[in-house]
Amino acid sequence: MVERPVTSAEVAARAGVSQSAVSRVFTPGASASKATVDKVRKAAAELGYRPNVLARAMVSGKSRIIGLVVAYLENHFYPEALEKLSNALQERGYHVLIFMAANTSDKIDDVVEEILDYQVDGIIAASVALSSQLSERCRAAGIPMVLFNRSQPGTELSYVTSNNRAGGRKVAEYLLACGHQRIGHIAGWDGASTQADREAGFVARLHEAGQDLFARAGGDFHADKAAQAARDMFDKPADQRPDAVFVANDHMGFAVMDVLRFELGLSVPGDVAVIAYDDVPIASWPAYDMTTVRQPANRMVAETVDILLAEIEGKSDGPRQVEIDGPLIIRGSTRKAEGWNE
Amino acid sequence: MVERPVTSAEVAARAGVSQSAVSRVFTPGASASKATVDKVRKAAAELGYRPNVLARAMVSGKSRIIGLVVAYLENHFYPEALEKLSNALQERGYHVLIFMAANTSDKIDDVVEEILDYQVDGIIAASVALSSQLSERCRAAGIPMVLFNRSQPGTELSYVTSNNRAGGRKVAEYLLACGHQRIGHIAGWDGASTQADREAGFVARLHEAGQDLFARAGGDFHADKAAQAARDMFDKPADQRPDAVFVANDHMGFAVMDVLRFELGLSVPGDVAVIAYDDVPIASWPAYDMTTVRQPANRMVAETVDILLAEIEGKSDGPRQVEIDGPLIIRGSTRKAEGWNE
DNA sequence: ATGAAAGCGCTAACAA
DNA sequence: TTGTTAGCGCTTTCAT
Repeated sequence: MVERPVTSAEVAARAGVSQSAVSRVFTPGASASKATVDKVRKAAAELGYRPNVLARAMVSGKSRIIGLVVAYLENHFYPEALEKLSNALQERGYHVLIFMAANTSDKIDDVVEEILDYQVDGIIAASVALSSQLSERCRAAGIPMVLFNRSQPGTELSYVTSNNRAGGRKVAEYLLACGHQRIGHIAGWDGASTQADREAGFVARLHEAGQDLFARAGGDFHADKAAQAARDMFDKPADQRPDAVFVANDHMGFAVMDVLRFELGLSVPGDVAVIAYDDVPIASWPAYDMTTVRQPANRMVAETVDILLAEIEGKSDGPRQVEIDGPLIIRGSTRKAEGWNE
Repeated sequence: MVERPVTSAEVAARAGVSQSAVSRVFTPGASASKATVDKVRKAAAELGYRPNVLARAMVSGKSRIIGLVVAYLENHFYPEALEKLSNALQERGYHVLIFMAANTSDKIDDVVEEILDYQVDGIIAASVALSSQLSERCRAAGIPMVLFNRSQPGTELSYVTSNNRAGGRKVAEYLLACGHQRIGHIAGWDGASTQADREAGFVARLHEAGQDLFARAGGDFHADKAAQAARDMFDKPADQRPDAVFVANDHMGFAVMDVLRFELGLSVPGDVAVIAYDDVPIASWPAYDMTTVRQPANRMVAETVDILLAEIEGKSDGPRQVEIDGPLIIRGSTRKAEGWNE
């Protein structure tokens, strides 16, 4: 036997009050006498009544649903972020409707249209690029949006990232302090702001020291492509390959270390030092023990949620763009730098 | 300037038809003349109209939202499954509303109540245990539910798992074929059906060979606890520790291998062979190269979605319980078995 | 503080 | 095939 959900009208009948009284009892800001509250709560409990979120959303215009766009979960930074985001939003009475989207602009646009169909209260776009029409459409629709782990130059969008430029600088700083002379870079996807910023900071610092990139290859943020890039860059005589490499994220970094050690038989950090970016949990596992720049996921998530909910609740005074500094975590995949102190 | 969403009434006015005509044009099964369809589509396109999913859900009773309960994403099997589930559902016009829930029965119950508030069309519960009241409540509410990667003995719930008992047997079979004499087990969470089944199959096969577990410790499916279990089990003279260990999942398996190799200085598989369960991508990385039983995520996801949507669309004839066989993937963390052929 | 009444945007009978 | 009508379950004026 399948039973219909209990409605507020049924609760009202049993409690001997009007249906609007029931609504008030279940609406945080509303006023009702203690007597009414008691009667209604009792009747509701007896009947197992729970307000229908969708009906509430229809009339109030607030669905308490946040649309989350995410490209892929293979890079372990994202599951971690997703878990934290979801928990943080849950604590504040929201829930996450997930949309997987290949990171191509037309796909993303389609997906955001779909999100809008659900009357979400806000959107978090994790590591995807949006067309300017799209962000305009969301703005016009009055749906707040925050970019997570991507900035969008030249727009008024709110975003939260780590300070990727500073992070890139730290990497260069450390490799220089270690005395490296032939420094390579395995890049992520060139369309990503994170890539551009990390590399810009990295190269700028090298230039300040009178060095230039010794080698560069693209890994597209994919492990397989990064592995191939590592083969191309390192399957050479010692003096023709880098003695240190900055890989644009940990996910690629692991693949690169695997190629260096297990395919090419190179020693890390003996023959080549490796630094990556993110500090996902695996980076600290002894099998990799990889030096990396930490992206402070907890703080990034907290900021993202704060900004989004402030905008949703009308407590915001315009877009906020936050870049959070993360430390360089020095581990065994790099040599010790003389006199280095952090 | 924030503009209100376009309604079907506005489209109707512009197209010179009734509001229900607009509705019909956007409702797959409904009938409308070509002329009407054209007029409506044109007007809709000009206005940028898109149906309000929530309003549709209210009256039709179908939200096209699937509630997904998941305990944690740290074990890389889950992000992978989540990504595939979400993609598969998206392709069929559904979306996933995510609920993180600590795997304690009261937490889960609360969370499922919340899910019900959203009038979801169905629920997928990944690796969590449900109270029988709860599953009864969902059944009574007419909300189909499928358990993913957990079975629930003694209930009528649909579920999809790998064949964990057979998997456990395969592990024992292989370790016996390798000639191991002191076989240990690092278990997951004893409340999990997967744990119980894997261990049952494993131990049964050992018994058939006249062996018993040489050692057993609990890791609770957590990496840290598994690492501690490994220390307790292996920090001993050679003849007092296992020469092979079956770890209940990959996530713990990596931690165990790290302890064995990097803390205790043991050789894998020289001193001790390691087999785990899941075959997440990392298991094939050369830094671990871990023998493991594959859980066929693609097929598990496909089955889960098929079962759930069949129940939602009323094409189901009762609960279905599917256990999918997965192969033992032999890698370098175990010795070669004499004359073994798969 | 409370009830009556008016919708939110849509689908699904029901007539025509 | 089409328009008219009646809600889905709720929040929110507006009176009282």
